[in-house]
Amino acid sequence: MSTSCSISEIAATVPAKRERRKDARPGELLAAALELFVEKGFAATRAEEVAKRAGVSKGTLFLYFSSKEELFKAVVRENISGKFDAWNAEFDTFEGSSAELLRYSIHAWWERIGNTKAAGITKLMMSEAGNFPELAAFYQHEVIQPGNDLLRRVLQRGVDRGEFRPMDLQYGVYTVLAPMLFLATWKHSLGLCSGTDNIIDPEQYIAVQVETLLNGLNRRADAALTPQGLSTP
Amino acid sequence: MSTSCSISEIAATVPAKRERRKDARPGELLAAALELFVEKGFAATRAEEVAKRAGVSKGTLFLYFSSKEELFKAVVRENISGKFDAWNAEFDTFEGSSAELLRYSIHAWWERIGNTKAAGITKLMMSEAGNFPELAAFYQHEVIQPGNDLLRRVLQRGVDRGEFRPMDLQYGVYTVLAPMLFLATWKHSLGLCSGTDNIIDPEQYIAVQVETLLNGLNRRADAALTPQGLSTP
Amino acid sequence: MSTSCSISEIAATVPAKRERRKDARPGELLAAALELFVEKGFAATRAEEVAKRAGVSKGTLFLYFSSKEELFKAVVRENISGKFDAWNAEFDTFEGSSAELLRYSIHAWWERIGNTKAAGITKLMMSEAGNFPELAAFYQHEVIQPGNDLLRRVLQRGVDRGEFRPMDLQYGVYTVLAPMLFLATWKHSLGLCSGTDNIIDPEQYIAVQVETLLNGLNRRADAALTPQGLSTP
Amino acid sequence: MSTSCSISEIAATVPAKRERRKDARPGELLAAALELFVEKGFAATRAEEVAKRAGVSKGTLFLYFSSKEELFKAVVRENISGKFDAWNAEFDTFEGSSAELLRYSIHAWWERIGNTKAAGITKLMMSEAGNFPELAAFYQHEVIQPGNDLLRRVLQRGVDRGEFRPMDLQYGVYTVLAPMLFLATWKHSLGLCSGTDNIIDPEQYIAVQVETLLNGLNRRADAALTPQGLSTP
DNA sequence: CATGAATGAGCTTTCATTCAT
DNA sequence: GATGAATGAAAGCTCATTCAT
Repeated sequence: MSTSCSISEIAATVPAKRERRKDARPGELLAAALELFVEKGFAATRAEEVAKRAGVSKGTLFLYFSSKEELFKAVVRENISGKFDAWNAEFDTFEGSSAELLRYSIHAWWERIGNTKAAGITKLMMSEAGNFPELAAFYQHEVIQPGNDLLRRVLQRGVDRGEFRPMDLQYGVYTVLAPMLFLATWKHSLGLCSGTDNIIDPEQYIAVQVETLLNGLNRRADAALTPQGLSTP
Repeated sequence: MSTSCSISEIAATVPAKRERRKDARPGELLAAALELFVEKGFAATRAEEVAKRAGVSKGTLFLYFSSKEELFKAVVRENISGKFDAWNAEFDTFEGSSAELLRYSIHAWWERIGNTKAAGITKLMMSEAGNFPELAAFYQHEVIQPGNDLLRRVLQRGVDRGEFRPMDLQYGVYTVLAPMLFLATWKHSLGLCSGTDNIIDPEQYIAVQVETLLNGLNRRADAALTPQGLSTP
Repeated sequence: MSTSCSISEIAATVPAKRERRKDARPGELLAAALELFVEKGFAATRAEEVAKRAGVSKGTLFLYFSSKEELFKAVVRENISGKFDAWNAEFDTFEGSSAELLRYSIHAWWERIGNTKAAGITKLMMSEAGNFPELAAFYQHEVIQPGNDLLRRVLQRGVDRGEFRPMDLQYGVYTVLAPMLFLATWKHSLGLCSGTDNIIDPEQYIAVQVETLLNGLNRRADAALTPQGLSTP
Repeated sequence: MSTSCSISEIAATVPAKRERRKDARPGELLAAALELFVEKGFAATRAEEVAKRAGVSKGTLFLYFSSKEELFKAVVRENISGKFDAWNAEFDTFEGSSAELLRYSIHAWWERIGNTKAAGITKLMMSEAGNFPELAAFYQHEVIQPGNDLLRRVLQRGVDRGEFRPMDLQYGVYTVLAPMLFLATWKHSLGLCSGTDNIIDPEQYIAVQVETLLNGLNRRADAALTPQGLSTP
């Protein structure tokens, strides 16, 4: 950019402070809301505090989000459901083995969700779903279902290609989900109160779970992981 | 009892109505409180509703429990911490192999906690610990710590007897805990919203986890379950 | 009493414990109530605590006094209004000078009321009269008015006998009352919070006030105490 | 102001309605609170009623004062403790005799406190100090102590200048305080219930007390007012 | 657009009084 | 008579949401 730009040029190029902030508002609010929802839960988070942390007034929050529930939904969309499209695309173009795909999927979850504040949303939904049915339905529809479907497709791919043994897919999904969601939940709750000596190392924890999982899913494993739900007749 | 009991016998046996209710009150209140805490969480449970469900008035609740927090603590003692003594005793007199002891412990947890409303308490603490520090400290002290200690002793027993491989005990404890707590959490939260076709069968789920676990813990397993934290140097 | 009294004699003479206690009940309750009313005020005194301090149950209190207000009235009658008859009698038979009568009256008040817990009732009425109109009316009728009348008669006697100068009697009454009631009030309120070095010595305080008063009332005093209200026309 | 003021002038002069109310709120609330505290006492005054009398809702009150106790403290600061600075300044620059200073002090108290609603605060503290220890401590620190100190300095000035006889200062302070506080207390309590014929005229009452006091304090008085505490050895 | 003053339903806890035993 | 379990109105305080400015 030339050094001799006129005032009007500046005005055109660098948006006026107010305008720039205006565009940034929703993002700042979403970031503040994510933090606070994760810290305190949905019910215990006060709208005013979200606003304050985003550097705006209480009224402004309701200018962008018509209610606390809508704010929460926006947080979920921004941080979780928005990512499913990319994941689906990655799945469609993935070229390695299904075991690699599963490993990749889990690590992607960890990096993009589990290891970020977004994991707190999962914990939060687990605890408050009961009190906010509309939120629960929304989450079920926007997150649980797509996540389920994605994992299903991963497993189905393995089965179709003869890499995984035939299985009850739903059971398989939960078997993958369980250790991940436990990790996300624990990290954001009682894990915080535990002593310093008994801290989970998530990377190792995940590594173990993945290998155990694959050991159970792989076609020829004399696997320990063989309940009726997963085994072939 | 003989069919020819005199009136005085009846009087002795069937307590006056008021008397009977008085004795039953705390139990009725604890039962109602357990249900509601599990359904709605601590903060969202209203004292008045607990009272109503127990069939008494608001004031009566505070006759027996000096505050909502004390009520909650009583619920925890009644349903969880009260059971550790029995478990410790069972542990001390258990005569089978350590694998059997672990299996037994986990199934006992499932039957006495995991498969009852008490499991909801675990979920609840996971979500609300942050907002009620005193409750969190209480739970840590009354439940987490004793549970940890008990599991540690089980694992230590196996290691001492040469049945389990040497391991980082704390990591081992979490490895046992994870699938159980996930189960308890899921059942009482998003599990409720899931469709009817993708229901977890807890018995099978547990069976799988236990065997996987033992596979990982056993001395000679070429175990998949071998992170640094658990392996021998 | 003879040492060989039969059991039935005992029963007749020494009332059975239950019966004796029954007769003593109201007195024990009144004593407990006086203490607590003085300590905490009327509104802040809980019926249950009165009962407990009297060693009976809450229900029993309401057996003897139909409400907290009635209890309070009984306390007032027992400790204050009940004494006016004796005072009136003493006044009627008093043979000394009117100055001596006034001195005697004030010291009698101090010994029988001011220096006892009953003084707390005065303080209490000063504070809570506004909130309990019925109590205020009762107190006005049972205590203020008779006290006023009594003092009036004392002053009138002095005037009639030419010992005191002619005066506005009502103003004279207040002039006598003021330092006494201040003392009673202070002792039971902020006097309690003051440091140890600035304690009022009631005897001295009273002595000063009485002499000042008489100085002002006496016929020939070139008294400082000469407002219009008290002076002769 | 000219009669031809433009619209913008009006806008500048008459603040927006909302704005004006906002600035006025604390004052309106303090005024309403003072009235009600004086009428009913601290405990019996309901926050909602204060709000209603100030023309706002319950919530608004707590927007300005974080609790009922803080509201009360603010009332005390506004109406009493806030005046000590001015009094101390007046004392420092006073040029007349100490007798005049004392007269002036007492009349100033009467005009600025005793004859206003603020006098009710004194009565209120006398009655409720025991039930609200934190308030009592606050009042002791913010009012009693400074008041004591101020009076002490007045008396000390008289003694130092040889105008007053040597005396026990603390006793002297109480001797000045007593009739004033009685007046304040009586006016706001039983004085309200008394018949119309026996009303105290405060001005006269004060005049008498002041002269009696000076009579007792003055160096050469053959004073009636001579207890040990006040007399010279 | 942005603000923040205002609202009022809602929640925990207290306590005088009743009444079945 | 005596008991104490039960009641329920009332009071302090919070917070999502609105709306005048």
